[in-house]
Amino acid sequence: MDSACVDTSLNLNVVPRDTKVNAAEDLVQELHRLSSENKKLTERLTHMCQNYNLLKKQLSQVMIVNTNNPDEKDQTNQPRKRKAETDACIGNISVSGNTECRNITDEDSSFRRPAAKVSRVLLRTQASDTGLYVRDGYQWRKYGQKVTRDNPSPRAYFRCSFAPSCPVKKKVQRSAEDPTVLVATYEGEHNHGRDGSEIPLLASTQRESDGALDSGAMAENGAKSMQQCLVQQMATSLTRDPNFTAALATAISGRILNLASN
DNA sequence: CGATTTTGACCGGCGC
DNA sequence: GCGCCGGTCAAAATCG
Repeated sequence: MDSACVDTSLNLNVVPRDTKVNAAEDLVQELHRLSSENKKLTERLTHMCQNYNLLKKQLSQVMIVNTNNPDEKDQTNQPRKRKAETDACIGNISVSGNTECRNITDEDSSFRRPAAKVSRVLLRTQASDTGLYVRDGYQWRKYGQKVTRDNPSPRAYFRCSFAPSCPVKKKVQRSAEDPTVLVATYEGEHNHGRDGSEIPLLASTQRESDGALDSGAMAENGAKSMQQCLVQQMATSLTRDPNFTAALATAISGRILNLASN
């Protein structure tokens, strides 16, 4: 990340004390300048947040694909791989650089089934959570569960029950490598909207790892202002470099406080 | 009592 | 052709 693109120095000593006539005007100009820089910083933070989340998604995707890739497993224990499954893995790899890192399609493959959009979503859960339920805003009806060969945890099969004619199916299974990660595979596309009664996907379970706001973190930063705490957590989500994190948080929160006090 | 989940049986594709 | 295995069915159990 190029943190040097934005000047974070305050430079508040530009108002000459012996020219009171221009003092107010200069203060207004300075305020405008700070507002402009603050806006730039906000935009930059937003952009970096997007890039960070994108990279994180792609990394998770590659890890799961490697887990499922038969070539990287002990072939003596798993000599057979069904054709459709093998093709699916190849498909995943071929799109691992996709900017969305989901909506992995198999439309070009020669499956016996009609072409259907396939997407895979990873979901981190708490270690104590052993369920196979992913809240994604749709209503699902479970119609089967099976223990597969390559994974000790069972795979659950769901159909969309919100609309009777909806062809979408969902498979949910815990990752063999990391049981705290749920892998949800969606097949097909919904022909209706969400009912809106449930929390959007990943909203609750990924919050911790993303460094989003929570009451515990707020309490830990009791000596800081609300702005500092907010910015600190935003910066922490962008980089693991503590020096850059602290510098960025201090610079931005200082500007916010200056603007507020002016 | 209707909706949903559970779970064993069954089906069909695929590899040998 | 046979056996393995993932996906689906459907009856029983459970839930609200």
